[in-house]
Amino acid sequence: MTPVSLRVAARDGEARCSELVTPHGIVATPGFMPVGTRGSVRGVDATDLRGLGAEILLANTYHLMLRPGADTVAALGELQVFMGWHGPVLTDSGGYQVFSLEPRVTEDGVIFRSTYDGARVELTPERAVAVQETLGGDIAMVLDQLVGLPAPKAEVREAMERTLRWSARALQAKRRSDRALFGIVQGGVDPALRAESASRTADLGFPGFGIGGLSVGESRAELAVALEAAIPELPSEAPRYVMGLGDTEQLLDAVSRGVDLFDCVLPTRLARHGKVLHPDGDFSIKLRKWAVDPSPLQTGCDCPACGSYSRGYIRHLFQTKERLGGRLVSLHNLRYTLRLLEEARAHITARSFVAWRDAILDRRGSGSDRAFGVTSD
RNA sequence: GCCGGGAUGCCCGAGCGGCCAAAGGGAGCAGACUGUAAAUCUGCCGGCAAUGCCUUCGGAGGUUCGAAUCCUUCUCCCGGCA
Repeated sequence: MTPVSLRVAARDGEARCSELVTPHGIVATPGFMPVGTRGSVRGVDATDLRGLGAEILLANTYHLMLRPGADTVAALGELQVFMGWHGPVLTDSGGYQVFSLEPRVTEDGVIFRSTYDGARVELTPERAVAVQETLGGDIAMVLDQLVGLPAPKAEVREAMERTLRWSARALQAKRRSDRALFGIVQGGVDPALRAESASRTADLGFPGFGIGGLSVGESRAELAVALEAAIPELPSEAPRYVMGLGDTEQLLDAVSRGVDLFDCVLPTRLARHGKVLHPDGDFSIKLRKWAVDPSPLQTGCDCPACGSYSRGYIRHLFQTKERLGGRLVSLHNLRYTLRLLEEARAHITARSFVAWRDAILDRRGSGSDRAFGVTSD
């Protein structure tokens, strides 16, 4: 019996609504994981997250192995207890840091210079699994290699092949039977490579799949091509997790194609930068025009920020660089994103997903450049 | 009243004879941000018919080829002494 499985409850076209069963609880999908890289979703604590409707969080292997160290996390009760969250957690392998920190990549693994003290840090596919098993997250990801786009096909292919080899090694290194390890599909935006990567990753026998290497510079249409090529190659009973996607349009595109799980730093990072997610189009709370505006960030929003504070007040917090400003907008943006997926689930169940989605895209003014059907029709 | 210091672009603040439309902040405006090296970064920020021209450095006058920068005087601020 695999420790993580998916129970599909409803379908509407390709979109599906399911329950993701994990050792620490059940997650309704399509679902969004707030990102708590270092064991903390910046400015938002576990109680807040539960209140916002989050059901699973993401944490990062690279950062946690350096600070405070995987053994320390284990000594403090593993990630779920360490973070005071007590619910499902997925750990990213450090693969994203292979992209963002530009370490030296060899066939064996990657060699980083620690972002904390400059020390040499080596991460291999085996060590990434071991560290993640120590951290104790419900779902671990294989160490992978992604390339920024656009990139030469040979480079995309090389990273994809390496990811495949590393994935096989990661499976060999797996020890804990009470935790799941997901594979990761690469292949850039070339449909043939994507399909091949998906099919060969599926053949390795993972219980779930990340679709990675996206939102790294490609267009919305290219993203659609990549998803369209990869998804049919993956076993339908396995969870599909598109790594790193988080804006409204991308989320809705991917849900339409049958993606179950997402994570993204965008809601919280944009929040700290003063950008508010809104159904009519995102906006900056820092503008002078909000100075004496008594309305909430979003009328009718059920988040704590919208329940108690005006745009004028939150703008003031940004003006004066009070940390509370970033926190309040984070609460709102996270709730906005989580609620978007809650509504998606409800509409999939009611089989009204497409009309609902199109109404949202039209309202935001993003309906016209929608990517649906770009390659399939 | 006397002595000293000061008044610079929306605000704060450098500059102290030409390289000054004037450093640097802030504010403002625009953009970026997607498995978090990001509470960060980038651009614009006097006006215009604009490889140049015009107005600007408290007011007025002067010295000089040339003044935000030197001199005189006025106004107002800030210390100190009466």
